[in-house]
Amino acid sequence: MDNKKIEKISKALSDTSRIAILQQVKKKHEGLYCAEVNDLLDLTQPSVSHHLKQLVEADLLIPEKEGRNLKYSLNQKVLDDYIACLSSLKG
Amino acid sequence: MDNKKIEKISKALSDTSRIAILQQVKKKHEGLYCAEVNDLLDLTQPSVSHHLKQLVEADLLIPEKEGRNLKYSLNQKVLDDYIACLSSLKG
DNA sequence: TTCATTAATTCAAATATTTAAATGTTTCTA
DNA sequence: TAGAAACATTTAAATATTTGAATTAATGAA
Repeated sequence: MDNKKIEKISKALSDTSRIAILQQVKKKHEGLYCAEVNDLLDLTQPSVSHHLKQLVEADLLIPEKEGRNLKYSLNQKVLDDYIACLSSLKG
Repeated sequence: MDNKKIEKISKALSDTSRIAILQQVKKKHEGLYCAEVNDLLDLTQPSVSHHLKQLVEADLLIPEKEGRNLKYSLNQKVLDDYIACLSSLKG
């Protein structure tokens, strides 16, 4: 994982709304729907869409189409890789 | 560690210059001086100062005065706490 | 096919970040 | 004390991000 990628993931994580989204994704480990984020957090629909996009583009969330719904789940591997990079910063 | 703190640390990590600074800090585990950052990375002095400030304000770096120099070292505990928070996002 | 639902996109406004040039502060040394 | 060195701060310009309103696109159901 290069520095550009670390930057991208960090940027995706640098917003309390997106952190909250990830926490909700954890709770519902079958996968979280876009509309659920809308209900659970106090955000408008376009704003939710924008945040989800950032998380997907950072590869932290995996989108999956289910009819007209979209189910998001955590990309554990990418999170693990990111954590490994941060760990390697330690002495 | 609350979401605001996670946001702050993530933001500090969301810049390739700052990631590079942390990587240099790791290499020189006795502590890195401001002027060294200036030499190692292609940044102007005020820019280095700005980036270091962000890292210090996120508690990732610990500044230590040494005469007219400033020595920076990694705050391992904060990095560990941050990593623990990210790990807890996993199922 | 038509309507309703889900979610993405576009646009604009407000805000935040990055960067360098100029300047200021602190501390060491002669 | 005067000058130099190391670093911080201020300011301004360019750029990026966040957010919501309005709109569009895609899918499912009647």
